[in-house]
Amino acid sequence: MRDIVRIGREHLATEGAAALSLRAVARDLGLVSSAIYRYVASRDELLTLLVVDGYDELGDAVDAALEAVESDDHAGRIVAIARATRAWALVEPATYALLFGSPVPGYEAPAEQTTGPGTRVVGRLVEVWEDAWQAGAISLDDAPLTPRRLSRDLARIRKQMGLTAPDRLVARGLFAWAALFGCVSFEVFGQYGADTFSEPGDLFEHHVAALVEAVGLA
Amino acid sequence: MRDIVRIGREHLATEGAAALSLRAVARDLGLVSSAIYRYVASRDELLTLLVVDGYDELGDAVDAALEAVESDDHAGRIVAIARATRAWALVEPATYALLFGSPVPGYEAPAEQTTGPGTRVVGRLVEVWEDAWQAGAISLDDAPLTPRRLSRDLARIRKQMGLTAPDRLVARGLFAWAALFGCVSFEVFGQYGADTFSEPGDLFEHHVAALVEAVGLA
DNA sequence: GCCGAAACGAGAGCACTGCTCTCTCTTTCC
DNA sequence: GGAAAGAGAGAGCAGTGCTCTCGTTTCGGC
Repeated sequence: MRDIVRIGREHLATEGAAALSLRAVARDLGLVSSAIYRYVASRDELLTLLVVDGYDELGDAVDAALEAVESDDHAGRIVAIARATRAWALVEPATYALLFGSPVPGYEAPAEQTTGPGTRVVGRLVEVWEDAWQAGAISLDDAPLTPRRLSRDLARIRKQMGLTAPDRLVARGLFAWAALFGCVSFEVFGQYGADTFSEPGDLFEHHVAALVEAVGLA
Repeated sequence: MRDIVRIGREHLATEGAAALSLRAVARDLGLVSSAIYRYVASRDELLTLLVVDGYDELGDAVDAALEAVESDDHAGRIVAIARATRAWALVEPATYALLFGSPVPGYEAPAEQTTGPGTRVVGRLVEVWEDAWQAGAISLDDAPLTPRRLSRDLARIRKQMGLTAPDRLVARGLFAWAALFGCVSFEVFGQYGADTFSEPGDLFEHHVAALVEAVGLA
């Protein structure tokens, strides 16, 4: 069972998500193709296992990185989250692509199993913003955003997560979240071009600074 | 030939990139599977055709949106580019995924055919920043960025594109570029969750404002 | 007008995929 | 000791990309 996930991850890394083949996994395990169905109901279920596994590994990486940062160093925590995300994505590009790239055709991740681990990173980010807001370290105003329906949606999020951060900070937080994964995706998916940067990490550091700025953390 | 691309795009939209099947395209054209190889050398070549087609369509959409904006309205031009990108991505999510999502396993887009159309959008963005810089509308300093190798890489980009914008603006421009596609990808790929926002466009408008801010356009 | 060449399409076939079914063998448990 | 459960094997179905050979149609030069 754990062997299946392990071999599955190897194949994911070498072949990619859409080319992940149950038969090949079975072969690597010394099994005939039908025997694999004793343990996993379908290819989609294996994908789900890999998705959950990936989210957990990323979550663990981020959590580990956060332990080295003082909890009142809000900017430092964001930097740590961003760096850990990027580092993990570069080590596991195929799993990253599975989680944050194009959806695999014909596969819909079952929400009940994936939303939990899937929200760990953004949860950590939200924690930082909330702490920073309550510590008075955020230079964003607390005026409600327009239109009203957006403000309502943000209020619902605030209630769900028990936040005191105002509309603008929640919106900027979501922006920073999306922007972070945009930066990582561009690098992992090679949008910058092959040899444009001798050390893409240099650019990423500057991008992280822009992220910190975007949420009003001077 | 153009029929193949047309049917291919339909299949792309309904099935997704990795599930794109030459046989199915041939069937829709009333051909047997082998006959399709008269016109297209392989599945990868069809993908390349679709990639170029997609880049061109996105580029056209962005260009069309820019025509309605005064050329000295720098923020307005960025907003127009961002909105046009998002709008096109929402109309053609499968093609968007092909261009900006996870790479299709086993397929490498041939640079000589795709880099040209693939850089149209970022090219437009760069134009705006350059114009804004030369007009003195950017509130970013012109100090070189650290480390020096990053500054060198940015200088090479500046030279290639004939820019006068300083390090920080080029870096921030690249950040805004990545962030824009991060925001669009999150929406198109459903990372925000299904029914979190009654009108995701509201949030996007706010994100665009953050983009404009990020490049120092007040 | 004829004839060769090129273009076009059909069909069979190979190796691969996900998945289902039945069959056999082994282990476990009572 | 015998029943039940677990595990794997093998055949088979429908689908895929792609290659090969074969027959037909169309078109240009003489």
